[in-house]
Amino acid sequence: MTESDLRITETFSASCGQAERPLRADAQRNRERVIEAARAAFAESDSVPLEHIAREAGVGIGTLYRNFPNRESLLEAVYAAELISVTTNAEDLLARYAPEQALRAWMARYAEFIAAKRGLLPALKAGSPTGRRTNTRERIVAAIDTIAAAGVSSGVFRSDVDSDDIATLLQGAFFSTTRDDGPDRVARLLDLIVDALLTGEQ
Amino acid sequence: MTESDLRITETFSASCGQAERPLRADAQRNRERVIEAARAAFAESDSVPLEHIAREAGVGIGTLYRNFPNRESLLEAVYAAELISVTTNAEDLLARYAPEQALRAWMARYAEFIAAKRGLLPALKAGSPTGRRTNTRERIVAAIDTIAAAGVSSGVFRSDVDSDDIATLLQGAFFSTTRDDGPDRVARLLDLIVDALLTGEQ
DNA sequence: GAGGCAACCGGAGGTTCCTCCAGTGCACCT
DNA sequence: AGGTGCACTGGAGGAACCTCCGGTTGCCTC
Repeated sequence: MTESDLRITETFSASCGQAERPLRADAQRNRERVIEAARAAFAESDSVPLEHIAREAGVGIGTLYRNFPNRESLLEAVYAAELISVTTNAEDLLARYAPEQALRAWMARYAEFIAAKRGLLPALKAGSPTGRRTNTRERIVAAIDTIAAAGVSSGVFRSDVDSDDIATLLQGAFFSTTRDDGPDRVARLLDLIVDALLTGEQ
Repeated sequence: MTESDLRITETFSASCGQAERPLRADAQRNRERVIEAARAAFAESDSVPLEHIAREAGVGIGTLYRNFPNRESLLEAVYAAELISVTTNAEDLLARYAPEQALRAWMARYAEFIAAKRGLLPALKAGSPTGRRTNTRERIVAAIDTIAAAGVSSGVFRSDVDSDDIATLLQGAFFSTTRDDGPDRVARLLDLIVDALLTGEQ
């Protein structure tokens, strides 16, 4: 997790923006420095002053804020690679499990990730404006949608539920839960959400 | 809503704390001034600087913070009366409706209130330390529990769901929803939550 | 009343956030 | 190579948060 992660990030943000002109060389360099400094700093605590990160990166605070308009978008950039890997394994799970179990597994994995990185939560909220398009929200909804669709066509999931609503409910469960709430608490909430989707037939 | 509301607040916070010694006369006066100034200020916007409220109340910022350790607890104090009335009508609803409909109605009412006062949300989070015990959280859980219990014994609700979890899921739905998300969005989420509680039988 | 002791007051000051804009230097053209 | 425009820089500074503690004052006792 250093070289390769950055490359993934690069590729991704390059591939999804709509022809955004590339950053100037120095700007790109600064941006990466900030991300790297942030990665190191966030490893200690999620609440490091942004000024500290800027200083550590050898960059003015203004530069940091131009690249990452708020703390969340910086966090999102730092964990982009992990976020992508979490949101990408929906097909894998579907290949191995039945839809219901796949959804549970996916949610559990996501929950585990969020539990470790609670600071990311606000960035994943619907409609939160992040810096350069890293539309994590959309990817999450897409992942859920993949699994949900499979469940619908196999008859275990209701067909009248929007994946976006599931994502929202899911994140809500994280939001209204504290670090010291214990994973079993979250697990119960996730189970409730899945229960809401089941048709009851079969 | 002025005189009588305040009296309710008073009575309540006096009746639920465990023999907390009464405030000194001047302190009590200051506390009320702050609440009154806050009520006026919050009517304009939820994000008024607390310093402004303190000044308006003719009180030092230190005094404000001693009484209300954070913005949320001040908000909670200001809306205590409304909060109580929302959390109190569970029995009324049960008297008029079947448990399922009562729960839906209760949730809808609560949602409506929260929609108007989104700033209150953090104060209602489980385990958020408020100033002088105004245990709104517990009251909400109790209200849900009342309705849920009725539903369980009439067989429409599952018996293996904790009311506290329902409350958490409910607030999560508010948390991960934005002001401009439209009430239908929230309504769908609430329906999902209720769906999760139904036994499916009859 | 007077005296004493908490309880309570207030605001100065340290932190962090975030904006704004005069200046700098990269990239592109001739 | 030299010139020009504009993308990008950086930090000063205003706003808000919250803490901390020397000073004040209500309340109880004698």
